[in-house]
Amino acid sequence: MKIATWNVNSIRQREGHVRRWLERVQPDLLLLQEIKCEAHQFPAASFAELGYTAEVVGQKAYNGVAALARIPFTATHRVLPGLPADDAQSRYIELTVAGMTVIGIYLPNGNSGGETGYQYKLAWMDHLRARAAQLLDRDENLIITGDFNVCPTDADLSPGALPPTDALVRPETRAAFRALLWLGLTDAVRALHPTGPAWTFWDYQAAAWPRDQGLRIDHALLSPALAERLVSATPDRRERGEEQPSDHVPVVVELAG
DNA sequence: ATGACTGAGCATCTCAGA
Repeated sequence: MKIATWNVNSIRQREGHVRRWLERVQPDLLLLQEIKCEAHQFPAASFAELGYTAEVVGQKAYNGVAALARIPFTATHRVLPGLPADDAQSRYIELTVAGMTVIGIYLPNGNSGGETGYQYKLAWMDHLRARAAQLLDRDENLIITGDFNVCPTDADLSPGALPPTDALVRPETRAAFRALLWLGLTDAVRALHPTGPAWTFWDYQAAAWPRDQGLRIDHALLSPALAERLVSATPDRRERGEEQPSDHVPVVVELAG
């Protein structure tokens, strides 16, 4: 079972990239973030040609998440439980697939909108923790994956890449991420690569890619039974070197069985 | 060496991203 996450920074700009990547990597399930379009603009037919069914939670211009799967699945939630049902930001998708609950997220960045914007990020993280706790209490197999917009530790950003006041590294942000982990979730990439860089994002600016100045902000968190099945978890750096790439690369998690 | 990104949208600039 191969499950991946990828912030594509516009699916309309990256349709070809995603198609080529699906053919090369052959994941069973791919969660997408920042599709930056409404559902009717999502190139679902293009991915159907490759055997993937799409579920899209879109909006105009910003945000937007989706799932592509070549195995049967059901979308159960399109808004993070705890937020108003009419919340304007499309950042959450929850699926039932292969005996698992899979949550795909595009967690708010938190650097725009001043203190209000940052508080929205923290509230979002608190609702996510509550949802995860609820599912774990039911003993469900759970994976939460996506763009968390969190560098969990200082090992997860290149030195000087962000000021300590940045919403991706602020102490409250990291505390909220740890609260998620303390529910009993396993950070898949760090479980297998405990030290050293494992960047998933390189800024378009300041030659971040050629200098390999990145961040680790795209994650996959596994419930205990799924962590027992963990085989590999790796950012696919190769994608950042393609023409007109996203600023994020896919993270691929392989589970036994 | 005095450099400088990308995408969307009621667009030739602004907002957001991280």
